[in-house]
Amino acid sequence: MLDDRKLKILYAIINSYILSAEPIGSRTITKQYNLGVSSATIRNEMSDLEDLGYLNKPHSSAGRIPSDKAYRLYVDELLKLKRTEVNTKKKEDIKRILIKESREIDQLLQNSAKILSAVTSYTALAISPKMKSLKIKHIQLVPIENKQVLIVLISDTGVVKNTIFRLQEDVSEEQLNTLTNILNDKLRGLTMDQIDDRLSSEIIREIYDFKNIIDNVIPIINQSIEDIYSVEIYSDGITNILNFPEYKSIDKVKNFISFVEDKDLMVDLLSNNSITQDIELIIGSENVYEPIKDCSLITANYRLGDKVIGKIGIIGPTRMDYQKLIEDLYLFSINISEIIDMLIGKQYK
Amino acid sequence: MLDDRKLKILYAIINSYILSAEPIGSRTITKQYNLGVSSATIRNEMSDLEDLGYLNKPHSSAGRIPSDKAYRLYVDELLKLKRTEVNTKKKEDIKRILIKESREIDQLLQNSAKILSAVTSYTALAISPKMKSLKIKHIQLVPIENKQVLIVLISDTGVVKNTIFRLQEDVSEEQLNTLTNILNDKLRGLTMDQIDDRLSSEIIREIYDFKNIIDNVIPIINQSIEDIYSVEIYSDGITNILNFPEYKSIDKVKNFISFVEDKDLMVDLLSNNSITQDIELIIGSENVYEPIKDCSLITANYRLGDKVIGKIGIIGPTRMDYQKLIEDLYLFSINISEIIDMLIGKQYK
DNA sequence: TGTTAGCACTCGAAGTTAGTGAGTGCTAAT
DNA sequence: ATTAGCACTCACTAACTTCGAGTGCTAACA
Repeated sequence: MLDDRKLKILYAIINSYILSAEPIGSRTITKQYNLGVSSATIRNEMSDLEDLGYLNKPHSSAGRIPSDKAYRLYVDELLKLKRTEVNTKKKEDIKRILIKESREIDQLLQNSAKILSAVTSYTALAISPKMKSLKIKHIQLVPIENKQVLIVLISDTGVVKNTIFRLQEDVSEEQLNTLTNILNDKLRGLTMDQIDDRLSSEIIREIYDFKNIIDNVIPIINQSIEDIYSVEIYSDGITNILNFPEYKSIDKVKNFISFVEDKDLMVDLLSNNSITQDIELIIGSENVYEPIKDCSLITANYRLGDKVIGKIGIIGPTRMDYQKLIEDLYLFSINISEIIDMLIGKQYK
Repeated sequence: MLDDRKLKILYAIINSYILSAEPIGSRTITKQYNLGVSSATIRNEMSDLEDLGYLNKPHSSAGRIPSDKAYRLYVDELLKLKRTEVNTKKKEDIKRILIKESREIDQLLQNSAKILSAVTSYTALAISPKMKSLKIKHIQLVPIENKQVLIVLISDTGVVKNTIFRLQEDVSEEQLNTLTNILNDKLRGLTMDQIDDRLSSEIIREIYDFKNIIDNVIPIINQSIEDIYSVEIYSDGITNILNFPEYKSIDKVKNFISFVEDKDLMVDLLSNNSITQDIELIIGSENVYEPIKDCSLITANYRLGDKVIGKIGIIGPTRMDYQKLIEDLYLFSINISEIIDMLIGKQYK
């Protein structure tokens, strides 16, 4: 373990480097932090910290920069602190802005990414909620004029999807009702996942009577479920990356932006839900993906009720103000959860 | 007017510059194009072309580059040619890819931007269709379980919007039907635009009987209409800009990306519908917006039936292969129109 | 009169060199 | 164990040089 002085020096270097983006020399530390020892001593300690893997030198006559291991140490310490006091005013301020133009969940997330990137000056990410573990409470087929039929999928959290389609032939309202009942018998209480399996086999066998319309309904339900599966990625503030001195080479910029614009990668990045922790950090080389091995990713879960259904996050050079950013992200995640609750509650519950 | 030789030289310079991105010297022209005159003559002609405003010199001892005026001349000539033969195979190839994952119009446009940017290596843009000039054929209120009501707005092109909301109190199906009739009486045949006005005044006065639910319904309809108004911008291939030698300075990149990511600006850029022409070009300094005064924008309209409802486009440095790009864009616009017709036809008509 | 060869001149790009200064690491003294 | 002192390192910058593609002018030519 690191002794107290080494830790103080390491933290001093981290803090200075976060601000300046320049390698930190021993004299800088002695001048800015009153540690009561000379620069020569600091130099010795820094040399030790380098041997231990907490510091790196860009070249032999430069100052030191913190390694990913150093950030990890620093951040783990931060995460141990309980987030007891939330800055209520700031939280409510953000909430007010978020609510303003968010009538639907996708708007909310788009909006959140926008505000989050503005607040943090980092690139912000969000992933749309995963609804597929929701249980179906009710399926309803509703006739509309002229052979058009509406299918509504309702879960205990409210309406999750409605689609309108057109039948080939006329069907009586009575027939639709019977079909509605059959579908509900078979599917109620199942998750979207399970419905997917069930639809193709069991049901079709049992309702030959409705063959003429079931051929239409099944694909539509399938399609609706597919839409529920489908995830959306919202990002904002990509240009923020260009303000960091780390990104002055076009090649790095290209790699970064290409990466963030790749939906599949983003989905993967924001999907591995460890539900145990609400804030997660991946620091530099801990990243699986090459293009962001010198970036850190901070993510926070948002919830529907007590169920984690999605994530928001920010990404940027490892040299970041973890303390402030973790707090910001925490505020956003709480706000998003609360607003989702409100939106679904207001409209459907 | 330019005589034939000047024109040939100018086109030669444009073509060479489009390929090389380097200022073109007189010797390059004599070597690559067999014009039957020496480089000295070319030099004299180039000097004239410069005086006429068709060529620029980056500095006194460099070759020439085409001015925006030159591109305008070149492009206007291109646009005069009729697009008689469309490359049918290419069109169908693209169509097949576009259809594949486009079950809804927004997916189609997102997809189009993606493929368009891949095909052209430029940044591709698309704007969602403007539906607000559509006429309402029918409004329907449908009761769903548990105080929830569905509102469907149907135009002659099909369903344009459906929303589910929840009432404070129980309302009988009969009441809903009556209300449906009243709403249809008042609103049928109006455009979305007009409905917006009508809703707030006339209607409310006439249906005091339904005060308890009308207070809910009006805002929902308003909201639905607002959603129909709301435009979406789809962009893809932003990183393509980084491959152009014109964009090797981070500042330029930042300006460009910030510009393209600004939704309001993009809406403005893609909104001024001149319905007379299907392909439009804005070249370099013709652009109103500072950040893209050295870019060209090519846009093409897409239609629903014979009505122009939106645009797709590409944007990049003025030095572009206008001929190929105009053709590509034209193919896409035709395909998009056809697929929209199919989508709306299949699902609703 | 239009075209061309010849040549001096221009100017950015790329390469070279020298100087600067922040920073390290070692040694010897405290 | 700490520190002052000092030689050494090395990226960065600025000034200078070289190089070459390209122009524009002049004078000769068809």
